[in-house]
Amino acid sequence: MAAAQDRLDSTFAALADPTRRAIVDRLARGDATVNELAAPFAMTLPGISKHLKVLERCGLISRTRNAQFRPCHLERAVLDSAAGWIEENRRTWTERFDKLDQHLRDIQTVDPTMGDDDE
Amino acid sequence: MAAAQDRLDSTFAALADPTRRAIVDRLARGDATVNELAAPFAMTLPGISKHLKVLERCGLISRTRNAQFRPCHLERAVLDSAAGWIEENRRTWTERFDKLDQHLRDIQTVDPTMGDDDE
DNA sequence: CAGCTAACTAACTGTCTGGTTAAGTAAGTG
DNA sequence: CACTTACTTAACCAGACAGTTAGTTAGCTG
Repeated sequence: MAAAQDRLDSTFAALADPTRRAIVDRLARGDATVNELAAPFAMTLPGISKHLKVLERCGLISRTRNAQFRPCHLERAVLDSAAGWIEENRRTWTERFDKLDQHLRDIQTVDPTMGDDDE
Repeated sequence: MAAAQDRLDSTFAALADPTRRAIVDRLARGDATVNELAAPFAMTLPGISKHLKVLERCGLISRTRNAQFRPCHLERAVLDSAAGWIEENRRTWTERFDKLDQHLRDIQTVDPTMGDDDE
């Protein structure tokens, strides 16, 4: 449980940086080396290296070794789990709306302690 | 362009915190006041208030005023845009696989500058 | 071998973050 | 009116983070 939480923590945190999202975006189009990934950015290589480490730590990418190159590979599963969390949330939200919309409208102006859910 | 980027930045950053995800989760089940949201957590109220401000700044929640209560409301649209980014990425990834899988296998042992990942 | 390239680690810096306590605002209630 | 409730703002602190430069490791090449 806590592990899954941590994984989500680090995944969303990883995706919170535009440089890292761009890297993920790039890798979705195919594996790439560190230098190739660094090229589009006005940033030193160690900076990119750090970003890659962040992406690697949450499992979003994996790195193999090919001579002195370290090709980076996007791992879709972790991306899926992030999307999955949002999706699940959305499902709850939709269900709630299906079931409670009318009720909420009804009590909205009546109950001063709040609106609806107290359980 | 940059604005959309910033929005994604702050949205993913907001979702990177387990407390904030729990709050979003809770709000998916219905609006709630600050005290109600704070109840499950071993945290002082100002702490929760800060989290709510983070969620509000990226547009994930909105707050109205009902007497001295500030009911929080989840805004689905921003959540959708985060899911949308991932979804788009996934689409690229899938397309790439459809189109390039064969090709990549082909050049894999030929081009030393990149070389995919050897297996 | 020397020397180049790819990439990493180490150490440092300024900034952002998550949490706290203490004090302040706004609205309902005796 | 004073008092309580609901919540916010301010000030502060420890730790994480994005980025840098400088130096290091690993592997290819002449």
